[in-house]
Amino acid sequence: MDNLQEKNYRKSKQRQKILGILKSTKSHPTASWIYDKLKPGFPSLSLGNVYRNLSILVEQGCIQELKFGSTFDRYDGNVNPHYHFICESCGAIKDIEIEHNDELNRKVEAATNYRVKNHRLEFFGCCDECMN
Amino acid sequence: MDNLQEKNYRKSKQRQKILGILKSTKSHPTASWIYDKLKPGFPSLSLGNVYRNLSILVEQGCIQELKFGSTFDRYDGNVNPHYHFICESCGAIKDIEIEHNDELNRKVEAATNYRVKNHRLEFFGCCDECMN
DNA sequence: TTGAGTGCAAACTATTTGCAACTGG
DNA sequence: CCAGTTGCAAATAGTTTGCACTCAA
Repeated sequence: MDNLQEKNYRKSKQRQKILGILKSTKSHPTASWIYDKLKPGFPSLSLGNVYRNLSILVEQGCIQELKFGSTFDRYDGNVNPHYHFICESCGAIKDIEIEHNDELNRKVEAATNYRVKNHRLEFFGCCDECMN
Repeated sequence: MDNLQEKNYRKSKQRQKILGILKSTKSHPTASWIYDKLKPGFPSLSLGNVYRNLSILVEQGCIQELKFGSTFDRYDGNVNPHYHFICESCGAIKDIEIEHNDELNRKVEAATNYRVKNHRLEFFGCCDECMN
């Protein structure tokens, strides 16, 4: 997961602009939204490079990626609300046996003016089989 | 999001097998894992059809899809742990201002034998702008 | 000078779709 | 019969990568 040798990053206009736009918005943009925003003032910018820089920024800990643990969609035969644990080492997804807390939805409704229908809670870490 | 006219679903061997395998496993399979499992005993099966049936099963409420709200990866300039709300109507992702509860990680560790490093909590519903 | 960064296009991965044939009710 | 379902292959969508050129330190 971690690289052994540190990368010696430089400063690039592209990466700085991408970071800038991410730090200045409270939206949670996609790569191509960022590309579309920057392209007019930076016509040589390429989408592939936006992706490249986003992953460097994630690696540097400057930004966060909001994706599910796996690149594949996963399906669950259990339709009861329940929580999941995702092992960052082997990728396994396991059900978690703690009670589903519906009050959380009300709590968020109280803190916002959104209508909250449900929630999803995922834990990340290392499963028993990968531990050592 | 919802179709106006109900679909009149039939019973198909393919769909029943897919549902059967999902109900019988506690893993959280991908489409192609299901395909690989069924293919030997069902050589005419096609991957595209597995996808088709999975989405029908989700529509029928028989199974659950474990994907992030959007098909795009999203990036967040805020690296502090915080929770998100996803509007199912317009797709907006908003930060939620309730305190991050680190105790949850301990709670899950107590209930399992996994090492829990962090968690992600997402709420789904309808945002103020889409409400009416 | 040199290795990190870039644009471009091609490659790749996961998923969806058009179509003609098939099938269950 | 007829609409739902199928396999197949082609199309799509998002992301990654190889390459030769460029630029920052």
